[in-house]
Amino acid sequence: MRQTTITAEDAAIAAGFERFYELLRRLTPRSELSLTAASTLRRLERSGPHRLCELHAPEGVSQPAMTQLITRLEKEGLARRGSDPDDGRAVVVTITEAGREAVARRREGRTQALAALLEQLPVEEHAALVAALPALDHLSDLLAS
Amino acid sequence: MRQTTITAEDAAIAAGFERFYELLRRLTPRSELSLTAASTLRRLERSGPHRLCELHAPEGVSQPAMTQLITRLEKEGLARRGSDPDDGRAVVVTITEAGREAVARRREGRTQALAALLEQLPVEEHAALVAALPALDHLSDLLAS
DNA sequence: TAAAGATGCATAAGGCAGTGATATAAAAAT
DNA sequence: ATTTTTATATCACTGCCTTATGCATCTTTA
Repeated sequence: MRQTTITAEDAAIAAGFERFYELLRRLTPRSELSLTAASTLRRLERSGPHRLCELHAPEGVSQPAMTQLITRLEKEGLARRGSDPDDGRAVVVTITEAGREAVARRREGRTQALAALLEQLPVEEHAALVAALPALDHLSDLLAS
Repeated sequence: MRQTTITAEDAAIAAGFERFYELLRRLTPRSELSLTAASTLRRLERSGPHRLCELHAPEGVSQPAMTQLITRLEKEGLARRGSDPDDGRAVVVTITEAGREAVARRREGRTQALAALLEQLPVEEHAALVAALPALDHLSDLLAS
Protein backbone atom coordinates (compact mmCIF):
# COMPACT_ATOMS: atom_id res chain seq x y z
CA MET A 1 0.00 0.00 0.00
CA ARG A 2 1.51 3.30 -1.14
CA GLN A 3 1.80 6.08 1.40
CA THR A 4 0.06 9.28 0.36
CA THR A 5 1.38 12.62 1.52
CA ILE A 6 -1.15 14.31 3.77
CA THR A 7 -1.27 18.05 3.36
CA ALA A 8 -2.69 20.41 5.95
CA GLU A 9 -5.60 21.02 3.64
CA ASP A 10 -6.30 17.31 3.38
CA ALA A 11 -6.28 17.10 7.16
CA ALA A 12 -8.70 20.00 7.37
CA ILE A 13 -11.00 18.35 4.88
CA ALA A 14 -10.82 15.08 6.78
CA ALA A 15 -11.60 16.82 10.06
CA GLY A 16 -14.56 18.59 8.50
CA PHE A 17 -15.80 15.35 7.02
CA GLU A 18 -15.48 13.62 10.37
CA ARG A 19 -17.86 16.04 12.05
CA PHE A 20 -20.06 15.94 9.02
CA TYR A 21 -20.24 12.17 9.08
CA GLU A 22 -21.65 12.31 12.56
CA LEU A 23 -24.08 14.99 11.54
CA LEU A 24 -25.43 12.73 8.82
CA ARG A 25 -25.56 9.82 11.19
CA ARG A 26 -27.73 11.79 13.58
CA LEU A 27 -29.82 13.07 10.73
CA THR A 28 -30.66 9.59 9.54
CA PRO A 29 -33.83 8.39 11.18
CA ARG A 30 -33.30 5.19 13.15
CA SER A 31 -35.58 3.39 10.87
CA GLU A 32 -36.58 0.01 9.65
CA LEU A 33 -33.30 -0.43 7.79
CA SER A 34 -29.81 -1.12 9.11
CA LEU A 35 -26.92 0.77 7.55
CA THR A 36 -25.90 -2.21 5.45
CA ALA A 37 -29.48 -2.96 4.48
CA ALA A 38 -30.06 0.59 3.31
CA SER A 39 -26.79 0.74 1.43
CA THR A 40 -27.43 -2.58 -0.27
CA LEU A 41 -30.95 -1.63 -1.29
CA ARG A 42 -29.64 1.63 -2.74
CA ARG A 43 -27.06 -0.26 -4.73
CA LEU A 44 -29.72 -2.57 -6.11
CA GLU A 45 -31.87 0.42 -6.93
CA ARG A 46 -29.05 2.35 -8.55
CA SER A 47 -27.40 -0.34 -10.62
CA GLY A 48 -29.93 -3.14 -10.95
CA PRO A 49 -29.91 -6.80 -9.90
CA HIS A 50 -26.70 -8.30 -8.60
CA ARG A 51 -25.41 -11.69 -7.71
CA LEU A 52 -24.99 -12.18 -4.01
CA CYS A 53 -21.25 -12.57 -4.36
CA GLU A 54 -21.02 -9.14 -5.97
CA LEU A 55 -22.72 -7.49 -3.01
CA HIS A 56 -20.88 -8.43 0.12
CA ALA A 57 -17.42 -7.07 -0.68
CA PRO A 58 -18.46 -3.54 -1.67
CA GLU A 59 -20.65 -3.35 1.40
CA GLY A 60 -17.73 -4.40 3.53
CA VAL A 61 -19.37 -7.41 5.15
CA SER A 62 -18.73 -11.14 4.99
CA GLN A 63 -20.53 -13.38 2.55
CA PRO A 64 -22.64 -15.08 5.26
CA ALA A 65 -23.69 -11.65 6.50
CA MET A 66 -24.94 -10.82 3.02
CA THR A 67 -26.77 -14.13 2.75
CA GLN A 68 -28.51 -13.37 6.04
CA LEU A 69 -29.24 -9.79 5.06
CA ILE A 70 -30.86 -10.88 1.80
CA THR A 71 -32.88 -13.46 3.72
CA ARG A 72 -34.16 -10.72 6.03
CA LEU A 73 -34.86 -8.35 3.14
CA GLU A 74 -36.70 -11.12 1.34
CA LYS A 75 -38.76 -11.90 4.43
CA GLU A 76 -39.74 -8.22 4.64
CA GLY A 77 -40.57 -8.16 0.95
CA LEU A 78 -37.90 -5.57 0.10
CA ALA A 79 -35.79 -7.78 -2.15
CA ARG A 80 -36.20 -10.99 -4.11
CA ARG A 81 -33.93 -13.95 -4.80
CA GLY A 82 -33.78 -15.20 -8.37
CA SER A 83 -31.57 -17.62 -10.26
CA ASP A 84 -29.09 -17.22 -13.05
CA PRO A 85 -29.95 -19.52 -16.00
CA ASP A 86 -26.26 -19.65 -16.94
CA ASP A 87 -24.95 -20.53 -13.48
CA GLY A 88 -26.78 -22.90 -11.20
CA ARG A 89 -24.81 -21.75 -8.16
CA ALA A 90 -25.64 -18.10 -8.47
CA VAL A 91 -28.38 -16.19 -6.66
CA VAL A 92 -29.49 -12.98 -8.33
CA VAL A 93 -30.91 -10.37 -5.99
CA THR A 94 -33.46 -7.83 -7.16
CA ILE A 95 -35.06 -4.92 -5.30
CA THR A 96 -38.85 -5.00 -5.10
CA GLU A 97 -41.28 -2.13 -5.38
CA ALA A 98 -41.66 -2.18 -1.60
CA GLY A 99 -37.89 -1.99 -1.38
CA ARG A 100 -37.82 1.10 -3.55
CA GLU A 101 -40.46 2.66 -1.37
CA ALA A 102 -38.49 1.91 1.79
CA VAL A 103 -35.41 3.56 0.29
CA ALA A 104 -37.48 6.56 -0.77
CA ARG A 105 -38.99 6.91 2.71
CA ARG A 106 -35.60 6.84 4.33
CA ARG A 107 -34.20 9.31 1.84
CA GLU A 108 -37.12 11.64 2.36
CA GLY A 109 -36.74 11.54 6.12
CA ARG A 110 -33.14 12.55 5.85
CA THR A 111 -33.81 15.16 3.18
CA GLN A 112 -36.51 16.70 5.30
CA ALA A 113 -34.23 17.00 8.32
CA LEU A 114 -31.41 18.32 6.18
CA ALA A 115 -33.60 20.90 4.45
CA ALA A 116 -34.57 22.31 7.83
CA LEU A 117 -30.88 22.90 8.52
CA LEU A 118 -30.03 24.14 5.05
CA GLU A 119 -32.55 26.93 5.15
CA GLN A 120 -30.79 28.35 8.19
CA LEU A 121 -27.54 28.62 6.27
CA PRO A 122 -26.31 31.92 4.81
CA VAL A 123 -26.84 31.96 1.07
CA GLU A 124 -23.15 31.97 0.26
CA GLU A 125 -22.58 28.85 2.34
CA HIS A 126 -25.55 27.20 0.72
CA ALA A 127 -24.03 28.06 -2.64
CA ALA A 128 -20.68 26.66 -1.55
CA LEU A 129 -22.35 23.34 -0.76
CA VAL A 130 -24.02 23.20 -4.14
CA ALA A 131 -20.69 24.02 -5.77
CA ALA A 132 -19.02 21.16 -3.92
CA LEU A 133 -21.53 18.51 -5.03
CA PRO A 134 -19.67 17.50 -8.21
CA ALA A 135 -16.54 16.97 -6.16
CA LEU A 136 -18.44 14.78 -3.68
CA ASP A 137 -19.88 12.75 -6.50
CA HIS A 138 -16.49 12.44 -8.10
CA LEU A 139 -14.99 11.22 -4.84
CA SER A 140 -17.65 8.54 -4.56
CA ASP A 141 -16.95 7.44 -8.11
CA LEU A 142 -13.24 7.20 -7.37
CA LEU A 143 -13.83 4.76 -4.56
CA ALA A 144 -16.40 2.75 -6.49
CA SER A 145 -13.93 2.01 -9.26
CA MET B 1 -42.86 19.49 13.96
CA ARG B 2 -42.90 22.18 11.30
CA GLN B 3 -42.84 21.11 7.68
CA THR B 4 -39.92 22.56 5.72
CA THR B 5 -40.28 23.21 2.03
CA ILE B 6 -37.87 21.02 0.09
CA THR B 7 -36.41 22.70 -2.94
CA ALA B 8 -34.88 20.84 -5.84
CA GLU B 9 -31.51 22.08 -4.72
CA ASP B 10 -32.05 20.72 -1.24
CA ALA B 11 -32.95 17.38 -2.73
CA ALA B 12 -29.80 17.44 -4.84
CA ILE B 13 -27.71 18.23 -1.80
CA ALA B 14 -29.37 15.44 0.16
CA ALA B 15 -28.77 12.97 -2.66
CA GLY B 16 -25.13 14.00 -2.86
CA PHE B 17 -24.77 13.66 0.89
CA GLU B 18 -26.35 10.24 0.81
CA ARG B 19 -23.70 8.88 -1.53
CA PHE B 20 -21.08 10.74 0.40
CA TYR B 21 -22.19 9.21 3.67
CA GLU B 22 -21.60 5.78 2.26
CA LEU B 23 -18.26 6.85 0.91
CA LEU B 24 -17.18 7.91 4.38
CA ARG B 25 -18.55 4.73 5.86
CA ARG B 26 -16.39 2.68 3.52
CA LEU B 27 -13.43 4.93 4.12
CA THR B 28 -13.54 4.38 7.85
CA PRO B 29 -11.39 1.44 8.81
CA ARG B 30 -13.34 -1.29 10.57
CA SER B 31 -11.40 -0.72 13.66
CA GLU B 32 -11.38 -1.24 17.36
CA LEU B 33 -14.16 1.30 17.88
CA SER B 34 -17.86 1.05 17.13
CA LEU B 35 -19.57 4.07 15.61
CA THR B 36 -21.06 5.10 18.92
CA ALA B 37 -17.83 4.46 20.78
CA ALA B 38 -15.88 6.63 18.36
CA SER B 39 -18.44 9.38 18.39
CA THR B 40 -18.62 9.39 22.18
CA LEU B 41 -14.85 9.48 22.58
CA ARG B 42 -14.65 12.39 20.15
CA ARG B 43 -17.25 14.25 22.14
CA LEU B 44 -15.30 13.68 25.34
CA GLU B 45 -12.15 14.80 23.58
CA ARG B 46 -13.75 17.87 22.07
CA SER B 47 -15.77 19.18 24.98
CA GLY B 48 -14.32 17.58 28.08
CA PRO B 49 -15.77 15.29 30.77
CA HIS B 50 -19.50 14.67 30.78
CA ARG B 51 -21.99 13.05 33.06
CA LEU B 52 -23.29 9.79 31.70
CA CYS B 53 -26.80 11.17 31.42
CA GLU B 54 -25.55 13.95 29.14
CA LEU B 55 -24.05 11.47 26.71
CA HIS B 56 -26.70 9.01 25.69
CA ALA B 57 -29.24 11.40 24.16
CA PRO B 58 -26.88 13.24 21.78
CA GLU B 59 -25.43 9.92 20.67
CA GLY B 60 -28.90 8.66 19.97
CA VAL B 61 -28.74 5.57 22.17
CA SER B 62 -30.57 4.50 25.31
CA GLN B 63 -29.18 5.10 28.75
CA PRO B 64 -28.37 1.43 29.39
CA ALA B 65 -26.48 1.35 26.10
CA MET B 66 -24.34 4.26 27.27
CA THR B 67 -23.71 2.64 30.64
CA GLN B 68 -22.54 -0.48 28.86
CA LEU B 69 -20.47 1.47 26.36
CA ILE B 70 -18.67 3.34 29.12
CA THR B 71 -18.07 0.05 30.90
CA ARG B 72 -16.46 -1.32 27.75
CA LEU B 73 -14.42 1.82 27.17
CA GLU B 74 -13.27 1.71 30.78
CA LYS B 75 -12.29 -1.93 30.47
CA GLU B 76 -10.21 -1.04 27.41
CA GLY B 77 -8.67 1.90 29.21
CA LEU B 78 -10.05 4.49 26.80
CA ALA B 79 -12.28 6.30 29.30
CA ARG B 80 -12.57 6.65 33.05
CA ARG B 81 -15.51 6.85 35.45
CA GLY B 82 -15.33 9.53 38.13
CA SER B 83 -17.76 10.94 40.61
CA ASP B 84 -19.33 14.34 41.04
CA PRO B 85 -18.67 15.70 44.55
CA ASP B 86 -21.90 17.69 44.34
CA ASP B 87 -24.12 14.81 43.25
CA GLY B 88 -23.67 11.33 44.61
CA ARG B 89 -25.73 9.78 41.84
CA ALA B 90 -23.74 11.16 38.97
CA VAL B 91 -20.95 9.43 37.05
CA VAL B 92 -18.53 11.75 35.30
CA VAL B 93 -16.85 10.24 32.26
CA THR B 94 -13.41 11.38 31.14
CA ILE B 95 -11.36 10.34 28.14
CA THR B 96 -7.93 8.90 28.90
CA GLU B 97 -4.67 9.41 27.07
CA ALA B 98 -5.13 5.98 25.45
CA GLY B 99 -8.58 7.12 24.39
CA ARG B 100 -7.17 10.19 22.69
CA GLU B 101 -4.66 8.00 20.92
CA ALA B 102 -7.36 5.65 19.71
CA VAL B 103 -9.33 8.59 18.31
CA ALA B 104 -6.20 9.93 16.64
CA ARG B 105 -5.40 6.55 15.07
CA ARG B 106 -8.90 6.25 13.68
CA ARG B 107 -8.83 9.77 12.37
CA GLU B 108 -5.48 9.21 10.74
CA GLY B 109 -6.63 6.03 9.05
CA ARG B 110 -9.55 7.84 7.51
CA THR B 111 -7.49 10.89 6.60
CA GLN B 112 -4.94 8.70 4.88
CA ALA B 113 -7.59 6.96 2.80
CA LEU B 114 -9.27 10.23 2.00
CA ALA B 115 -6.03 11.94 1.00
CA ALA B 116 -5.40 9.18 -1.52
CA LEU B 117 -8.73 10.03 -3.14
CA LEU B 118 -8.35 13.79 -2.85
CA GLU B 119 -5.12 13.87 -4.78
CA GLN B 120 -6.91 12.33 -7.74
CA LEU B 121 -9.39 15.18 -7.82
CA PRO B 122 -9.10 18.07 -10.30
CA VAL B 123 -7.81 21.17 -8.55
CA GLU B 124 -11.02 23.11 -8.99
CA GLU B 125 -13.03 20.34 -7.34
CA HIS B 126 -10.52 20.16 -4.54
CA ALA B 127 -10.92 23.91 -4.10
CA ALA B 128 -14.69 23.57 -4.09
CA LEU B 129 -14.44 21.10 -1.20
CA VAL B 130 -12.24 23.43 0.79
CA ALA B 131 -14.67 26.26 0.09
CA ALA B 132 -17.56 24.17 1.39
CA LEU B 133 -15.92 23.32 4.71
CA PRO B 134 -17.28 26.33 6.62
CA ALA B 135 -20.76 25.41 5.50
CA LEU B 136 -20.28 21.81 6.69
CA ASP B 137 -19.04 23.04 10.04
CA HIS B 138 -21.89 25.45 10.29
CA LEU B 139 -24.37 22.67 9.57
CA SER B 140 -22.88 20.56 12.34
CA ASP B 141 -23.13 23.47 14.75
CA LEU B 142 -26.77 23.96 13.85
CA LEU B 143 -27.65 20.43 14.82
CA ALA B 144 -25.54 20.49 17.94
CA SER B 145 -27.44 23.45 19.34
C1' DT C 1 -14.06 -37.29 -19.63
C1' DA C 2 -13.27 -38.34 -14.81
C1' DA C 3 -11.10 -36.39 -11.00
C1' DA C 4 -9.58 -32.32 -8.63
C1' DG C 5 -9.96 -27.76 -7.55
C1' DA C 6 -12.40 -23.36 -7.38
C1' DT C 7 -16.50 -20.81 -6.71
C1' DG C 8 -21.19 -19.46 -4.86
C1' DC C 9 -24.29 -19.82 -1.36
C1' DA C 10 -26.18 -21.58 3.01
C1' DT C 11 -25.96 -23.07 7.82
C1' DA C 12 -24.15 -23.26 12.54
C1' DA C 13 -22.25 -21.40 16.66
C1' DG C 14 -20.81 -17.54 19.04
C1' DG C 15 -19.95 -12.44 20.14
C1' DC C 16 -20.85 -7.52 20.42
C1' DA C 17 -23.91 -3.80 20.85
C1' DG C 18 -28.35 -2.36 20.96
C1' DT C 19 -33.34 -2.52 23.27
C1' DG C 20 -37.16 -2.16 27.15
C1' DA C 21 -38.21 -3.29 31.84
C1' DT C 22 -36.81 -2.85 36.26
C1' DA C 23 -33.84 -2.19 40.53
C1' DT C 24 -31.34 0.90 43.60
C1' DA C 25 -29.42 4.86 45.57
C1' DA C 26 -29.22 9.77 45.94
C1' DA C 27 -31.40 14.28 45.37
C1' DA C 28 -35.42 17.20 45.28
C1' DA C 29 -40.06 18.29 46.34
C1' DT C 30 -44.15 18.26 49.19
C1' DA D 1 -40.48 12.67 56.88
C1' DT D 2 -42.47 10.80 53.11
C1' DT D 3 -42.93 10.84 48.33
C1' DT D 4 -41.32 11.70 43.84
C1' DT D 5 -37.81 12.37 40.61
C1' DT D 6 -33.33 11.64 38.75
C1' DA D 7 -28.96 9.07 37.63
C1' DT D 8 -27.03 4.86 36.96
C1' DA D 9 -26.87 -0.13 36.80
C1' DT D 10 -28.57 -4.83 35.82
C1' DC D 11 -31.26 -8.26 33.32
C1' DA D 12 -33.20 -10.73 29.57
C1' DC D 13 -33.68 -10.44 24.87
C1' DT D 14 -32.86 -9.24 19.87
C1' DG D 15 -30.32 -7.96 15.60
C1' DC D 16 -26.51 -8.18 12.89
C1' DC D 17 -22.06 -9.33 12.58
C1' DT D 18 -18.09 -12.90 12.70
C1' DT D 19 -15.43 -17.52 11.56
C1' DA D 20 -15.74 -22.26 10.41
C1' DT D 21 -17.76 -25.46 7.67
C1' DG D 22 -20.93 -27.99 4.40
C1' DC D 23 -22.61 -28.72 -0.11
C1' DA D 24 -23.78 -27.90 -4.73
C1' DT D 25 -22.17 -26.47 -9.22
C1' DC D 26 -18.86 -24.76 -12.42
C1' DT D 27 -14.05 -25.02 -14.36
C1' DT D 28 -9.71 -26.99 -15.20
C1' DT D 29 -6.67 -30.44 -16.46
C1' DA D 30 -4.41 -35.03 -16.68
